[in-house]
Amino acid sequence: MNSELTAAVRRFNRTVTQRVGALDDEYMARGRPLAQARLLWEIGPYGAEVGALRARLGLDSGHLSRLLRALEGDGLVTVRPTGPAGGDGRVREAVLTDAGRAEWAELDERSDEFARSILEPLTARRRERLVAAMAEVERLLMASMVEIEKCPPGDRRARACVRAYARDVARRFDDGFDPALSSPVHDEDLVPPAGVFLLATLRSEPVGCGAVKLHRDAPAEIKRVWVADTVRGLGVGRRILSELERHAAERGWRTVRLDTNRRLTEAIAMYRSAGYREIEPYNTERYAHHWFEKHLAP
Amino acid sequence: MNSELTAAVRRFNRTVTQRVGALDDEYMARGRPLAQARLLWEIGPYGAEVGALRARLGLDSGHLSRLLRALEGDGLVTVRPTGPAGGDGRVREAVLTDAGRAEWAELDERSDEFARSILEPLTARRRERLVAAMAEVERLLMASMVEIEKCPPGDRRARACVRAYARDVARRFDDGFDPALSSPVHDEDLVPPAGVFLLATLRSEPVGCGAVKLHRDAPAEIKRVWVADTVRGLGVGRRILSELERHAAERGWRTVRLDTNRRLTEAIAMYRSAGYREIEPYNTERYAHHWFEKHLAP
DNA sequence: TCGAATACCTGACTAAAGTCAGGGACATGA
DNA sequence: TCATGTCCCTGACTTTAGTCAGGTATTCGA
Repeated sequence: MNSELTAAVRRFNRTVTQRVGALDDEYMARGRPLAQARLLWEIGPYGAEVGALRARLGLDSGHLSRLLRALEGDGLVTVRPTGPAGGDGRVREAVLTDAGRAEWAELDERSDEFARSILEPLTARRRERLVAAMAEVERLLMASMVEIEKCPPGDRRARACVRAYARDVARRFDDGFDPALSSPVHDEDLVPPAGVFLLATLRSEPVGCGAVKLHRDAPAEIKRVWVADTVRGLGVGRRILSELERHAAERGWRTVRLDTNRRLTEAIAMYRSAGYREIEPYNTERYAHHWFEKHLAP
Repeated sequence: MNSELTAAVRRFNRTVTQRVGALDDEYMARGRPLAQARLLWEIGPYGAEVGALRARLGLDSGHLSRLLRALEGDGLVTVRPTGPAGGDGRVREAVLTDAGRAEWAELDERSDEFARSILEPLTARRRERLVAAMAEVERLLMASMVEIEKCPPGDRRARACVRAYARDVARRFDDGFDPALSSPVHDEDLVPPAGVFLLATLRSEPVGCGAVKLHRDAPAEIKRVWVADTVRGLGVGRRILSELERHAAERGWRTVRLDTNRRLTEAIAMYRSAGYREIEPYNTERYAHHWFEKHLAP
């Protein structure tokens, strides 16, 4: 990789952590231990499950527990079992009290004030330019935070993606989408060695998926490539696709193919630009209008 | 201020502190206390004075001293009086040992690796875009970090600015610049109530200056507006100028004027766009070709 | 030359962060 | 229904960070 690029990133990191990182903490703290302030902020006005907080803040279970006790002691937070009905009785939920909500609002205000303090010394034009550049950085940084990894297709987050995929295409296809009419995909075909299911996550939230079926004595078949709106246009689909191809190639397949609906125009464009070429139908999928194929380098 | 702008800044802060802030620390630490790692990094391959380190890292004198002892104990650093000859005998300097330099190189390598890990998931085009946007953010953030404050003209940093100013104009004027031939400016004219000297600093390093003399029974006179190359084009000159005008206006002056050299074209453009209009010569300054005046709102 | 100021240091703290071993309540699947 | 695992908790730590009051050597200015 070009060392000028990495040097630019390093300069950015340095300036930004100085300006944004350090000061942000100060604005947050308000005479309270920083960890407590962060926790209070993270609980937010609608509350949050203790486990989720642990994951988001990356805290040790004991440490988090003690922080919650401290906030409870200050009357800012109450911790209670999640919804009396139904839910898992082990899981607990932290909710802000009225005082806690007031404190949270104060933090919110300070966060705004901090943002203003960054913009304030600039002229209106420079403000616009800064905000535009920040949005660009944020968006691309987000793209680079997306992680793609193998995942069992039965996983909760995998299921959520597949459901989102079905909802999406149902909305977009001319004649809706009834999974029962489409050729079925079975979980067992998407676990090695029969296939692979990939999950794309952003801060461990699912934001995309894709799968490949490694048919015996036939080209590998790519299925269910889906990307959430929030990260569309950031190259995540392309990355999933090339990961799937890599898996197929590593396991010895020399060709992959896939079918798709005429309404999925960006997907079709992506397949073409990724080196796929259109072929004759190789199946009778109810919702397919185009069939593509790509040869893989060994 | 527009709340859309502040909201964008807040989103940026959040994403960036998550991605850059937190991970940067991890990459730095290498199983060592973070403060030690940062200090080691800040000392750098050429060493640094203890006082400078204290200022840059914002550490308590006791704390820093202990951190230095710890690094010394690990054989990474030696602390010694600055240059045997001449220098201030109280000042000490921290220098990396061979082991320390090796460790520093390791941190440098990790910093690079971290930068690569940000760019790596992106396509070449997105990398270019990210780096360009980062450079823009960095530059404008830098602009917003510049602080402008009153400063005695005898201050070390003020002197440094005035020297830099003289060097600059000597290089740019057609016939060089000999301070002895220019109308002199005395320190005592630049301290209240006779006048004001302003210093612009970036991370407490001087990056610009400007002064105003409040002549009795005559318009106030602006002198020595200078901005370092590193922050030119960021609106610092304009900010200094309007601060100087504010000071004059607050003390009751209704007019400011100034003279300038024909070679300082950006400065002339700035004066015009800031509302100055050209007038007849009001002095016999050896190096002046243009004279400007501006009326101040009370 | 002598007092005040400066640069760095040590000792003696407190506060906060982080770690680890277990324990009780609940959930789950054989 | 019973072993096993999960979720959150407490207790008992260690490690870092950060503060404050002196103390020593040196420099600077009256």
